Amino acid sequence: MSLRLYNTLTGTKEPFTPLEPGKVGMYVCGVTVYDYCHIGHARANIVFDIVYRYLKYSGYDVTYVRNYTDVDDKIIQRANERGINSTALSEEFIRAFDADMAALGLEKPTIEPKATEHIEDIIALVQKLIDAGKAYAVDGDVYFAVQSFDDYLKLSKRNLDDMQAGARIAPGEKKRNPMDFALWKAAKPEEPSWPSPWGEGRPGWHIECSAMSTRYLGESFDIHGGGKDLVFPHHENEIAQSEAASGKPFVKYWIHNGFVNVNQEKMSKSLGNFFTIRDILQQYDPEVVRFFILSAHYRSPIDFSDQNLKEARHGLTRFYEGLHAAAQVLAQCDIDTSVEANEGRELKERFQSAMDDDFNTAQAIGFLFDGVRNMNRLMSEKKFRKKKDKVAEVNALYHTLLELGGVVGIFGSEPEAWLERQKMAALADMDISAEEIEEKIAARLQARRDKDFARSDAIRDELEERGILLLDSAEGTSWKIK
RNA sequence: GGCCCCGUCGCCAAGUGGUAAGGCAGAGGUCUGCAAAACCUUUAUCACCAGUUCGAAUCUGGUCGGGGCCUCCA
Repeated sequence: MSLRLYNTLTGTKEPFTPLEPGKVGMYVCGVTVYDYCHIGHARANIVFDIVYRYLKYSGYDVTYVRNYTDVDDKIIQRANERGINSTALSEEFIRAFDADMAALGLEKPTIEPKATEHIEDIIALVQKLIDAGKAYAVDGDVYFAVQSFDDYLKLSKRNLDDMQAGARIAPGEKKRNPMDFALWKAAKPEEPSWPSPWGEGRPGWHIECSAMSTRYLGESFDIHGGGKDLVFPHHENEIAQSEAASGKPFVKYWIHNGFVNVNQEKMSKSLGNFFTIRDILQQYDPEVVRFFILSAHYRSPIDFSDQNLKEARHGLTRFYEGLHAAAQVLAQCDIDTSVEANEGRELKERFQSAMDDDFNTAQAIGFLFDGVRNMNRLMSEKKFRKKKDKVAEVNALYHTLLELGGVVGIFGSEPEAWLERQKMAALADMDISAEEIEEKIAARLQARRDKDFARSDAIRDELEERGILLLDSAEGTSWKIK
């Protein structure tokens, strides 16, 4: 089966056929850099990171472009509030964004252009639209005339008459139609600006994405993504600008990710339920955050809550414990690679069929859970190490799990180190130290040697009350957080 | 008001015409000096109503409930 994806433009799942066989051009709207990124940005970027990884895994040569919007009303306003220039502000938050994305384990896009470095492209595009009669200049502003573009609102499936009925022209704007939108804004005093045929000014919000995507991917390309909230007006306006200028279809597949809610409510600053990526990573491992996001389909809303994150951590722990056990056992076995192993191959096929179905990561993760259970089941069989065929299956499952996890950006850590890190992080919030636990373990070991099981159990019970579980094994006693 | 989405086991979450994946939590069991992990067994007819169909969680209509976009927003 080959990849199918849900296209916002047509409202259906479609087979994915790139414009040029074997190659994919993908543009994703990045962030406006005036503040730290929140969990919603994390989701959007992780979703498209997975799309990028999976397309590459499927054999496509992918050009992934994700922009920085570094000139904008909010940036100017924030810079003024802080008394610094807007370039300094945007550079600060570009660095912060890069650090956050790196911390979340995202791959770097092929190209990460900035709006301010493409002013010439933007001006050329605006001029082209004016020349074509699709846009008009008024006192240094330039507006796109929506009525000149018949397909306007085809993405968001709205009706222009209805929209106009409720639309208002803001004071200071000189639009012919309330729905017209700015391509170029005349500079106000103290604002960053560039010379243009219409006077000093700066680009409107939407035009930069049309200019930059065309610059790097051409006038028509395969995939354009972003959050659901960008469908209107941002992406609608991009289509209008680009198609009015080129006369060609702009984008073949539009992909939009769903929102993040916090404790069932929409996340917003006014509700005070706003979490930055930095806040979250203080508390949760980056892979846990990714695993959590993977656990739901990318178009569904997802509820960010402490309980859900803890469940995600539980789930990931199950994988890492299984991978750890398998690595240890396999290291002590003779692995006969000539023995045919079907489990790994079947797991891979199932995983791919889920991902091919509009990136159904929730289903794919379910299959990975099946894989780890099969692996554990085989390992728990009696005399497992002497059964060549079973060892070969476990070996295949182990490597397949690592490979497939890599496709969605999980299982990238060394299991023992990962488990240890989770343990120590949790211990930091408890009123017991690793040293104290080790002392108790030593005391219990002596009691066990003396066959004083009452005392041994008393130590176990005491630690358990304090949240520590002791684990006995042939190699000795270790511990974990209850 | 316009457009759109959702309502599946205690919780999270797949499934879009053939009779309900998976995870967490729960119960019982195997293993263990005791425990943990692991493994096995076990827990749903899909908000409600009416239709279409041999057959529907899945299609149509309606009701109730929740959410989003329509101004900046991932």
